[in-house]
Amino acid sequence: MSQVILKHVRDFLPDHVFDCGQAFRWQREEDGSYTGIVGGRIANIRFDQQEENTGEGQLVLSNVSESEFSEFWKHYLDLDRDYREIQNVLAQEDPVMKAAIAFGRGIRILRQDPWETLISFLISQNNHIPRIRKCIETLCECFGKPAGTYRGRAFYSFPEPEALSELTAEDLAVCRLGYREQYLVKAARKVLEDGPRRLRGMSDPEISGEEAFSYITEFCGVGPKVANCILLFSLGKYDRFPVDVWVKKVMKNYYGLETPKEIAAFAKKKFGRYGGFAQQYLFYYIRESEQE
DNA sequence: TTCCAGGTACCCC
DNA sequence: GGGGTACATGGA
Repeated sequence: MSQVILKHVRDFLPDHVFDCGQAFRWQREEDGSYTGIVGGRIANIRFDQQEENTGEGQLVLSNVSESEFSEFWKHYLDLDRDYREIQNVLAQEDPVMKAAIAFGRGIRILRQDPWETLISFLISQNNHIPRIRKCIETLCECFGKPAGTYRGRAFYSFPEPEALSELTAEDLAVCRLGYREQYLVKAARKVLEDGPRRLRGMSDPEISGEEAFSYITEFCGVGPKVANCILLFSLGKYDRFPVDVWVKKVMKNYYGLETPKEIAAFAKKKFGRYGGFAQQYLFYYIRESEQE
């Protein structure tokens, strides 16, 4: 079994990275590692903390070759980014962020595939996280391709636009998507009509967050919240600040902000280009602290 | 049973 | 442009 070991890794805790609501296909193993499939590649990821003070440790990627790591996983896991720097800037003169970061310091924003993120967050609306995961797994089992087995389990790739574009309501009924099922088929058709490169191209740094936002919200079923998640989690627009029920709650409880307008203005002013990271720390903070 | 979830489309004014 | 409401589903 191929394996890649990275020493002296900081700010990477699998529980924080894979269970902070940004990705839905990583499964926690009994040993605390996570197994997932991304772009048809199956990997298991573990972190062994070695230094108490700095939180430094080694990251172990199993079922991953050196070339797969350097060509794919390194980028996906955002390993080149200095999260300590981001934390320092955000925590400055903000006791709330300071607490949130202390709580979720191992968070990283994964660089996910735009198509998969679009579909996943279409499913996420007005839905519970465990159900979102279930819907997505069924979708992959039924319409993705077999990608092999790991630890005795079969894995399936995320279905391509072509596979979803021709499905009927009857085909999709097994996924229990409810009223969201039409959004998936429409999205698949739009991606094919526009050319798949159009969506992917939104990750170009030359394209502003506003421009990408206006394109992504053309998809039926994509409003401001879902659009900002797609921008943040798959298109590299790190200043976006998605506001959902949890973020609303944290902004009201800790900052006294009520309306979406107030929240957006505050996030822009206070968190700026690191808005997306701030949002992830706050989301994880409020959600974990309320899940008794 | 009723409430709720990483909200949005649609309608009304 | 703001303010309601329906929407499928299943877990708590």
